[in-house]
Amino acid sequence: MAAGSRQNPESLACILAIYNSTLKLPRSFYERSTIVVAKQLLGKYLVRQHPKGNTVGRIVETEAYVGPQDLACHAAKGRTARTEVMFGPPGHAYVYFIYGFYNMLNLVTEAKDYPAAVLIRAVEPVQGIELMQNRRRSSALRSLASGPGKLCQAFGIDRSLNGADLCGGVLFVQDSGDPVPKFLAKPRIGVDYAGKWKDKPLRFLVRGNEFVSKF
DNA sequence: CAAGAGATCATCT
DNA sequence: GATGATCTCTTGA
Repeated sequence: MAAGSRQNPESLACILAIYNSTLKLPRSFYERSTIVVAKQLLGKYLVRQHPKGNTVGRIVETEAYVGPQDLACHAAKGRTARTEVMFGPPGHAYVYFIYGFYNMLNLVTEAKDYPAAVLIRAVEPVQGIELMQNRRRSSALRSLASGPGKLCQAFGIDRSLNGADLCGGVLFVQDSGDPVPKFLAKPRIGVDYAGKWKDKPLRFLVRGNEFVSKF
């Protein structure tokens, strides 16, 4: 249990901005090129509303899974029960379970019937830090949500949110009002099986940010 | 610090 | 029956 003192006071201005619903990204944001969406998500706020408290993080790392031709994209294996959500309309969550332990959060992009999504790989904790620490059983800020599995654990995201509408009130992304930060593009992580697709620079990370999964 | 193994299960062959 | 869009811990230099 973290010591009773609050180590990271959350500014009122920040909280007010976060709950201004006019800043919630509309569906049209997601209904675009997956690569554009993956880049534009950097610096924006991922918000998870939960009875135990809300958690908010600034997105600092994403990966684009660009369609059925992308051998690293689950949709390359066709339309199945698992990939169904990716074939649906944009602006919904695609959450899947992997390695027997971890959930991965993706945001569905592009037009309906075109299967593509952005994997959210890391966020910088902004609000609800104590709740994240409890869920993660760890107090180290830098590793609270610096990876797709850790992020889902910190935010309490599991497959019950698969298919959730990002234009609803439970899970969504808010604009920060700031320009997209400077970022790097690198090959995606953990997709060595994907042939010529494995080296494409479809992983985007905020330059110099210490909350990414890998530098 | 880098590398490797183990944990554990939904999904598809 | 195999494998994976991961994480953590252990080992050894």
